[in-house]
Amino acid sequence: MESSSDPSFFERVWAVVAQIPPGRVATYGDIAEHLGRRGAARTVGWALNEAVGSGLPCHRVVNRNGELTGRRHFETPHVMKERLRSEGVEFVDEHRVALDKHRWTPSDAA
DNA sequence: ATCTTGACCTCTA
DNA sequence: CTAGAGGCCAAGA
Repeated sequence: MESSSDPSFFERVWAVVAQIPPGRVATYGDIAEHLGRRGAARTVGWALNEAVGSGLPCHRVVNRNGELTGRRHFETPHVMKERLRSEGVEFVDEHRVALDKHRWTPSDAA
């Protein structure tokens, strides 16, 4: 097993995303910054790309604008919106969530 | 080590 | 709003 394995950046991202509670949204920058990599926001997104199909709530991860940048990677944008709405997330635009109301950060996790 | 790619962020025009 | 450019970082070939 793993006594002191080296969790790649990807696994750290997945771990954080997996901790995002329903009705909350996290941003790439916040996750990257929490991992100690401030400019690694793109790498975070890349990790999510691999996370598709891994059971990770990638739809809860949005950019600084609260916009679902990866809507083209999930499925249909429509499904995305409904899914987030189903969790209690409000939208301020067609593809924009109310970050001010549902902003979640790794530090918010227990 | 080098080059490319990637679901970003920010600025400027 | 769109378009172009720069910066930051990590993984893969």
